[in-house]
Amino acid sequence: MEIPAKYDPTGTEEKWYSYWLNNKLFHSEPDEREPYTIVIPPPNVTGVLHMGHMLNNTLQDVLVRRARMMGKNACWVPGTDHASIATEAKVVSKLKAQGIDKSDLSREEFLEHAWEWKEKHGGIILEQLKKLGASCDWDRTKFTMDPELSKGVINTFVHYYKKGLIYRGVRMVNWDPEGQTAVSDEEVIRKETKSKLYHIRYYISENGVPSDQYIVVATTRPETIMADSAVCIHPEDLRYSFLKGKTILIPIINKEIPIIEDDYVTMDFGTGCLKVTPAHDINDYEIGIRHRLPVTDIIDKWGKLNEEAQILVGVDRFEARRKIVEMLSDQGQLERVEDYISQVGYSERTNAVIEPKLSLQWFMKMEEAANKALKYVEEDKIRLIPDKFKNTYRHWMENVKDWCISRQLWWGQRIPAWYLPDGTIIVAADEKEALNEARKINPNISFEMLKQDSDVLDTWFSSWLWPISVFDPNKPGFPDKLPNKDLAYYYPTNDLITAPEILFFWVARMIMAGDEFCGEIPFRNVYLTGIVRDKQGRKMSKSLGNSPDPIELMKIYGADGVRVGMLLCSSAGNDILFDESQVEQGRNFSNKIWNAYRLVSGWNFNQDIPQSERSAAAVKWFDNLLSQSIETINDHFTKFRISDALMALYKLFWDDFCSWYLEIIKPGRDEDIDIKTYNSTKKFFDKLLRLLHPFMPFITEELWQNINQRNDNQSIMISTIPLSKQYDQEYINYANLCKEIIVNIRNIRQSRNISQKDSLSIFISSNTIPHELLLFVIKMANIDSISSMKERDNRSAGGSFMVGTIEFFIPLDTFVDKEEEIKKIDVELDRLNKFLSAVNKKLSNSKFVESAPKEVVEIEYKKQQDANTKIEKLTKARAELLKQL
RNA sequence: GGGAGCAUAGCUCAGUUGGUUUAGAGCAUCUGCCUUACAAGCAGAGGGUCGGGGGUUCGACUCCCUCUGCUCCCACCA
Repeated sequence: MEIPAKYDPTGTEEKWYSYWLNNKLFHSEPDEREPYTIVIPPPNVTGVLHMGHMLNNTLQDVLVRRARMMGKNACWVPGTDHASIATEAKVVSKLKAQGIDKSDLSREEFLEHAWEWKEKHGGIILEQLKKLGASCDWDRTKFTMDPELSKGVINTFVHYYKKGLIYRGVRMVNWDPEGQTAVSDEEVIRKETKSKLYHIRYYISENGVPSDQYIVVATTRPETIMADSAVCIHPEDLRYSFLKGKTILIPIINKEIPIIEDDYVTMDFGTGCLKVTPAHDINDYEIGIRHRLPVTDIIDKWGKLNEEAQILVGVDRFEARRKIVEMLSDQGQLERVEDYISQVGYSERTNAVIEPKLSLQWFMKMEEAANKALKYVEEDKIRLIPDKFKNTYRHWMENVKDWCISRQLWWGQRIPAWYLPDGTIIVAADEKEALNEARKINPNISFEMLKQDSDVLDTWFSSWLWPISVFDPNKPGFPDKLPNKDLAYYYPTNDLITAPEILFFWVARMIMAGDEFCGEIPFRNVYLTGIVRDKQGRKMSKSLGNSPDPIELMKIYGADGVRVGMLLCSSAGNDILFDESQVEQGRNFSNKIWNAYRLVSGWNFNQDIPQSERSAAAVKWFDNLLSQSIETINDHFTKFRISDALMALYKLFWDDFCSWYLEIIKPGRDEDIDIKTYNSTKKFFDKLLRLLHPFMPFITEELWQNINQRNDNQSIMISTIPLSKQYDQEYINYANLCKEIIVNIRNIRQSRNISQKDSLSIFISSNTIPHELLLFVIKMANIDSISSMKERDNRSAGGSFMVGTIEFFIPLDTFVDKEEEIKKIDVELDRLNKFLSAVNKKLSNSKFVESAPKEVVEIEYKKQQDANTKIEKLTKARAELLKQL
């Protein structure tokens, strides 16, 4: 049957993926083998696959598939994250589009919509991962809001609360008026934003009435002046010493506030007078505490001014800013306005400008946990790859702040705290237990009197349990409880593949939770991938529209092609500049493999043909080379140099196997191949496919199934990865030498326009090269005879070259331009002489000879000797050419 | 403002405790080929004062200092 000349992944990928699924080849159960475990960084449940996921999950799949083929019990646990704020925002806007406002719904009604949305969109990204070939154990798919996982989150909260590490307090938080929730520091993105610095006159008060004296205060937020509690000057600022002890009036509302002194103020910034607004600025809040200032909160949770503001009540903060500026200007109290660039915080999820806001939140003390989590990394119990991230990690862990874990949302695990009518807080795993606890205080408490906290927990408060809870959701919260069978077997996991952005959000906190509940690290290696950028180095984003759709790419280039394309340009920790031509390269590689198969599968073997000496040598050479390459590849893997491992394989297959080995053993047209070479070749092909399988699962399965008749239930993915044997380095070196000879001859052919079809003869100055390897030269360079240099007629014209110190000569009577030849030799001689004199200089330096290691000096002597030999030979050749002129 | 990192071929990157004849690879480029597996291919070639300067050393892409140019992280001078 005719095999098409181009590999077409359509159909193939679908076929083998369902074959693997049907045979349950991704599924893992604890057994006596060594486990190899990866838990997926759970993508947002409502997310769609982007290029970052592609890279990340391809890497995981390579590692898992390889581990599986190395005989380990490999388990890759997939799942999704409920992503509270992102998902809630999506649901809210979807409802809005339907004309439903979130505030019109009860909590229960809203959650119903949210779950409905989750059921509809939740599986998309996991289905997309299947297209990529991800060998996840889908039977173990988890969701961070699965009932039993949520239970674990609640138990964790109760555990830390009882330990005294979780508390409730009023703090300045980052308020997202759009998302209507507090967000953590890590979820705030600071961006340089053009704003204005308004210089405003504050009149000094004389018994509550403005005097004619004023000072100027600079602010970017004039709309907050009504919340001012003081104006602050530096204690040593002589310009303002006359103000000490006086009071001053807030413009427009004429509220009297004190002048205070604090060295927080920078004298040479702005005017040196700072308005202090404790409710709306974190620094001002701290100054407020130091000076016991009253707190006036004038902005509500919608970002609008409230009654406290006295004026512009109900107006949005930005609108209010414009209006206040107008009013100040009308009253002549606006001195001037400067353009100013400041760092403004935006919500990562909703992109709304973050409002610093005082509110009652739940916090977790982090210091002790951070110290422990730092130690694991410092002591290399957990390896970060690349290890430059250790510094960043340390810096963060040493400066950790308490974690604000409450969110004013509905989508998520509701905080298990109940309030009694008198305000007493009861924290318990569920309502029933809370009631029991409450009745210990007051036996008359009824269900109706308990009011549960309305907030939910930060998403990371559930995902930090992920490596534990996917196996044993009942474990979090109970350090002393014995792990279940799965957890005992799979935990700690081996490798975590994730993005550096969430090193602190997620990785560090998983280490903390792992330590707390399992007394152990959650993973041994953390491989941090780079950010996928476009050709111009811009981060890929939906809004820029510069991110290709991975599914479309896979349709065009095949999943294997896309995988290879991504991996080839991704060294750990470096950003990858994505370019479709890389994927094209991956596709071309698939095609190369396909065609190699086409060639080999078309051969007819013949039992009666003996194996030629040349083919035997080729088999011996490639067998050795294969072992050497496997060793190299293994080494790359231990160092997580995945792209290097792939490149080594790419070259082994394309260059060594296809361009050299197959060409050397290839039978002539209409000729059969001997059975020995045929079988060895199939064995090599088989091994190469197995080595390639973790990178290119689909095409390798397709070909592997065909290269030998396979039984049902067999699959390359559960075959074993080829191992390296002892190999003969010298033999490989001699083969390389022969390749060089061939390249030189081809070069001579090309530069002189000699067709490959015209055979040539060659003279060699050495007989050290194994005879059977020279047979490669005969075939690949179309040589009809090889003779010793001694037999050469010195008057004959031709081309000469050197490989190492061995001299070669090809008689070419008519074609040679002798002057050109002499010129070439002169160039080479010049280079050699310069080189030699550098070596000589080194060797005549007694300090070098004395202090350098013996081997290094010996190398220099060898260089000297070789250079001398070459110069001698070239000089001789030059003289002969001259004679012939 | 603090911290970390990077700078090697046109592009993306290797270069492992300083020494291996001329600093490597892939892609791209150029030249010649429809050679009966593959033009998504074959064969060959060119291309780098290792960002600038200084220092340590017998010897520096590699270690130190400095300058320049980028990147990232942390930090709310109103």
